[in-house]
Amino acid sequence: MNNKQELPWDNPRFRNWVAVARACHVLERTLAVKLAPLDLKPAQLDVLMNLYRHPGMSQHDLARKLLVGRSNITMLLPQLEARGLLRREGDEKDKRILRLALTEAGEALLMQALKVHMALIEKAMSQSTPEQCDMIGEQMRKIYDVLKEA
Amino acid sequence: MNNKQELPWDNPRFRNWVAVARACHVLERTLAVKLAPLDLKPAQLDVLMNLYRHPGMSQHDLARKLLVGRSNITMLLPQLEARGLLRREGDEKDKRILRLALTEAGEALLMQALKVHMALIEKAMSQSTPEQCDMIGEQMRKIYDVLKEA
DNA sequence: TGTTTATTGTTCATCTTTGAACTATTATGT
DNA sequence: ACATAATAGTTCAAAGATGAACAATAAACA
Repeated sequence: MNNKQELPWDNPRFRNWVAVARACHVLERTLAVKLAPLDLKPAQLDVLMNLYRHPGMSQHDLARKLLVGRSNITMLLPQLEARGLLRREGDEKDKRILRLALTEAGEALLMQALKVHMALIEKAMSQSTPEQCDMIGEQMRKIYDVLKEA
Repeated sequence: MNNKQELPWDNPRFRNWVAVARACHVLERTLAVKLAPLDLKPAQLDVLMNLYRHPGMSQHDLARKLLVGRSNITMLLPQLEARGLLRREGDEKDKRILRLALTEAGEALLMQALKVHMALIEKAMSQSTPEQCDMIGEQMRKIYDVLKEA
């Protein structure tokens, strides 16, 4: 029997997902290069972005948002804290929890980094019409929802 | 002045790309978990897939395909070679080049891994119509083309 | 031919990420 | 109240990825 017909590469869903993964990979790499002048890595930018949007969040919450382990956060934060980009304050009621927030310097650096990030995403997504762009986002959010509980 | 209006999160392109990145991330993590029983990691699966489709390719070519450095390939291959999953043979004409190819065992393991990978992608992409799926792939290939020369 | 430049793959030091084990603290259940 | 579970964060060792420097080989060119 010829099983070539069932190879994934003949499957549109497979081929198209591979394209998604490749686009993600190359954008991430490019972002790393463009952020280098700010002495910031993509993972660190993710931290700053989340703290900006959700000030007072705990390390545990941050880890879940970023889809990484808690120990990763533990290793990541001291660098940023030492640079004066964020604060860690113990929660009053629950002494286990550290509440995180950006400093002014952190916010300022974030704004610079967002310009870089935004420019890159503009360059990438400007290839699509607004309708296509929204549809892509919609489908990706569905994928995230389906997989995060798997 | 209120610069909140210019925040990236208000920009559809930004929000939608973030969704793409998150979907990619969670699918990659899920794949790693599902591949664990085969003692295979996503990066190793990528190697096997590329060697299956392009037997005889060099390490340099493989690195470019995978968007990683050559040294990464050097670190990755010995594990797979030791497991008898692939062969490395010096090129006759150009003694710098090592030609790579899967063994039968490598091909067999790849087929098992592809079932896992395929099932996961099916689960993710089955949320979209074939037209949506193709459009997503098309846009992502455009993004890749634009960024890889940046 | 002989010299210079490019390319392939490796080595190595460094940085990141990960998961398991651990401490401290809080929640749960009897 | 007390013992047990669960949770937040840390530590640490192991694995992965990266890029610069290097050796061997090939290509370009005078």
